[in-house]
Amino acid sequence: MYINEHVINKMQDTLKLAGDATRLKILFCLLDELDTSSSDPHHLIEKCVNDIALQVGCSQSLVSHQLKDLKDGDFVKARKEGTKIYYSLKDEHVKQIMQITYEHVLEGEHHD
Amino acid sequence: MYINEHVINKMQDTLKLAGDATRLKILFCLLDELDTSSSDPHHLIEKCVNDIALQVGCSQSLVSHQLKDLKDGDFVKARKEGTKIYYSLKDEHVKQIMQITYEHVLEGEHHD
DNA sequence: TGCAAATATGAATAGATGTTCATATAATAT
DNA sequence: ATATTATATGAACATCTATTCATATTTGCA
Repeated sequence: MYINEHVINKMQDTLKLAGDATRLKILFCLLDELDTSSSDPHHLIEKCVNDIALQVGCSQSLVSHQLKDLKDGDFVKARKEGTKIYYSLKDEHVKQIMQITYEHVLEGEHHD
Repeated sequence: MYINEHVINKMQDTLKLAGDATRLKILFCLLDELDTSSSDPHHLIEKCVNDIALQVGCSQSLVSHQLKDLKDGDFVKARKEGTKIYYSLKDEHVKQIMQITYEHVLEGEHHD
């Protein structure tokens, strides 16, 4: 790892992006963890804005705002189809960050 | 991963904690990456508050504040010795989160 | 006891961030 | 064209957060 100010700032942006409950819910909503219909570990879950809003339980506007940020931060990608826009997780890094953070949180629970 | 509101909030706290430039600098400062004196991959780097403040380039007060948060979030641990208090990274999760975030940032650079 | 060194703490503040609301844009169908 | 559906956007606001400053606490030592 070669660390300079620029890299630090980018890492700050990335982690700050992940560090929000609403955005985490959106990301989990796009995670394929619970999808048993496919045995492909890289199976892609795509959901449109309204469906995400419904599942996450917050307004369309908020989800749209957050998806924009998540897209700018390379956490999700978008695919347009008619009037709908389908979002999905962009790469494995996102899943890995969620996974490790989850483990860290679980471990913390044991010592409370 | 079993996700509920409580876990989401804990993950938010954890990632928010990591998502700050000053705290990242402190964590990198405690990372043993550059230490070639030991071949043990789990070699522990310990530094006291003042040394961290000097290396990171910010005030003692700020570093102390941030170290408290990092300690509460299980990112670092502390060991008292005389008047000094030596801090070090707490576990592998922290390093992993930093590593993956770093990779994510690097990958993003390629597409700019 | 008094002094110095190291660290912690609390209050204050400027700036960042999440959310809402109203509205705009884009695509489709009638 | 008009209406409808889906999504995006900008402004406004309340809340949160990082940092600074001044001060307190703790430990070791003369």
